[in-house]
Amino acid sequence: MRLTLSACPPFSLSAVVRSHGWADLLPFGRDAGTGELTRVERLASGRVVEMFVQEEASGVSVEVHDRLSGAEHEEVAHKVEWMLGLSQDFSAFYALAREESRLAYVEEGARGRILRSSTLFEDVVKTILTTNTRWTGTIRMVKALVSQFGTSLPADPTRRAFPTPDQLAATDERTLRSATRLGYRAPYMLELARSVTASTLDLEALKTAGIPTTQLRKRLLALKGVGDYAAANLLILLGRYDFVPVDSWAIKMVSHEWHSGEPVGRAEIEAAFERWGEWKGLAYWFWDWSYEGEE
DNA sequence: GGTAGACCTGGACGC
DNA sequence: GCGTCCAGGTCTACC
Repeated sequence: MRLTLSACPPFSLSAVVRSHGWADLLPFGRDAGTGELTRVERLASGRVVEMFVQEEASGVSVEVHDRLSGAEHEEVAHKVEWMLGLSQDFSAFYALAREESRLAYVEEGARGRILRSSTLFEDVVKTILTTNTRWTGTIRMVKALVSQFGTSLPADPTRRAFPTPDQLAATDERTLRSATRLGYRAPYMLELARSVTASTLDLEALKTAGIPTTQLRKRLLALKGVGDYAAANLLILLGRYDFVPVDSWAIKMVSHEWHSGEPVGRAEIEAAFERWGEWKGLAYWFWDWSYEGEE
């Protein structure tokens, strides 16, 4: 099955893939040579398929090496549209960015879209797994979760989809800790998965919730393991850019960019991007930092 | 509302 | 090979 999807211009698949590290986390994959993005996905029907996404003239093509039903076809299209943010329009952000040399490149490079997972559940799990650990630790923990609990791709059982809330909710903390080395994050994962499974939490509804960003942020902060940084990060994935995800990297960058290396706090980070208003988070995300750190 | 300490893990480092 | 230290956000208890 092959389908083509159009994107709101300007669009660049490689820009979405390079927007952050999500493409390095299973069940995403990529071909360095062709720039193709792949993903093992479990559909609502329970079938597990692999998607091959390639850039086309006005958007992307999606190929699945299976025959799909009409509903499955529609589901694949809907999920790819969400993951790549194909309908997102950044013209207002670009108009502001043209006046700032550190962001002058964003429009020409079609930057702005940030790769998302197909479900907010997966993005919340992955975001929690970025906290209080190094990136290599995040990769390891996500890999362990997928390989231990995800459903196999029939054509290649070594490859698996991201586990569903049901699949994670069915395990216990002891197993989760020993099988995935999530450490203290294990109970957070379990509580999240069990809340979704029990329908006491409708995470996916937050994708389209027409509520103010501050309320959306409160909902995210109510999740165990989601603090200020994780909530701001998730808001950006949801297309809300009113908050800056302040982590140790942001502190280091702002310190060297505007404070001569002197220690700064959350207030200084927020102040540094205050003028970008509703685009604050995106301005931070794509800021062309002159300081690259000691590494 | 602000702050200190605990939470876990893997990697770096010294011996 | 072993022990120690460190980085990385969030939570909880306490003030």
